[in-house]
Amino acid sequence: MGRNSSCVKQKLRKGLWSPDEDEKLFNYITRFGVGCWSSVPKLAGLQRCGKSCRLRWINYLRPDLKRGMFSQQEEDLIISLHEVLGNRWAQIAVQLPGRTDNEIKNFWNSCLKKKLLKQGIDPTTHKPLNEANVKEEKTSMESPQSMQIPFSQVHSATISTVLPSSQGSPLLISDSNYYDDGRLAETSREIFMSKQAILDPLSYYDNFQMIVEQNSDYGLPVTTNYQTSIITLFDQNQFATNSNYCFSSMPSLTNSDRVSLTEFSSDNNSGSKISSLLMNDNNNQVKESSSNNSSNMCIYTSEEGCHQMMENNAAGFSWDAENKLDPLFEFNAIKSEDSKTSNSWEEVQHHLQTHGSIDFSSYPLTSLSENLTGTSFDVFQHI
DNA sequence: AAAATCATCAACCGCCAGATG
DNA sequence: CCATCTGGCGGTTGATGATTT
Repeated sequence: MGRNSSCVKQKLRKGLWSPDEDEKLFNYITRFGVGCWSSVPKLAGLQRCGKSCRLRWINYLRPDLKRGMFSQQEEDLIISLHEVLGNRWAQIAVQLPGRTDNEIKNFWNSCLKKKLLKQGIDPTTHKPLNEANVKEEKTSMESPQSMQIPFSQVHSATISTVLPSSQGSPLLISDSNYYDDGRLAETSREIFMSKQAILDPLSYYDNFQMIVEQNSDYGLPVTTNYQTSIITLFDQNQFATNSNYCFSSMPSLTNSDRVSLTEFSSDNNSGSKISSLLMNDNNNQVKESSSNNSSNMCIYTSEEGCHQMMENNAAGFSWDAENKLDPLFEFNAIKSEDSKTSNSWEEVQHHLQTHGSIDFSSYPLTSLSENLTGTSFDVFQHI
């Protein structure tokens, strides 16, 4: 039949998104929310196909995206999840709030694969290369790769993986969840494979700790090094998705005279709360800090924190020489984890406890387009 | 300094499944 | 049932910047 992409059919724009397009899409979605993607381009005034808009929003513009380097904990989790799920990037991404399937996929293909190979581990089977080669030859034609779930290593290492269940409680897969031959117990597999599994990082974390404690009480093998990794990770994810974080969301403000700092929180995965702190100054530090790839989401919740953020060169949208919009939001906590000046999670949590959030819905949004290339690019401008 | 190579990642492509008429 | 539309997914490509030769 020869399928033409919708973009080709309608002579729509393709390729990289311009700041103007980003602005239009961002404005539209923040005002009207995500609905029917096919109608978004028309309504938002974009010469793109709906698919392209969807992808752009999901992979780039969504305000809850983490950006920056993957932490060691995230890396470990991706590897362990990939071992169980294979290339089901979307399902892996569910376990890493703030990360997109595309991002994880790229990270896997560009880094993790090579890392495993260097360690002599087959990235497909997660088995030592020699063993994997022999077995792969035997079984390669027997079943689709996506259905091949390597268990031997999981089994022998007694690694437990936290899995979301449809009831909202995490399911801990430990040795007890496997049959003797290493296959997953059917219930566990069903739940794990279910697309309905929805992660609530907060309850996830709480429940995870509970289960870990229970398993410890019962003398069950809990986890190896993944335990701390996962706990830490959920700690971070909880931070990233459930609390009140101040993030900056503006371009580098080339002639900046105003910086809008936004406090964002999500409330039980439903409504978002965003408050804005307007810093009406001539803060050239922001400009200087955002020379390249430096658009970060700031994690501080207080004005003091915001100042600190400035001092840490951690904030700001960035526009490069070609006036290209750098990633709108970047989760600074991850990117700057090696920074001595970055706050610890505990400190940040303390900030969160001492500074309330303001209901986002009470703040009208103004157009992003008022002055895109220069001053006062306030994503959420508090009028 | 220039060319070649490598690494990264945003975006596209094509397939699939579910919804709808 | 069938055709069409739509959203979601994984694989792949190509542009770009960084690094090496």
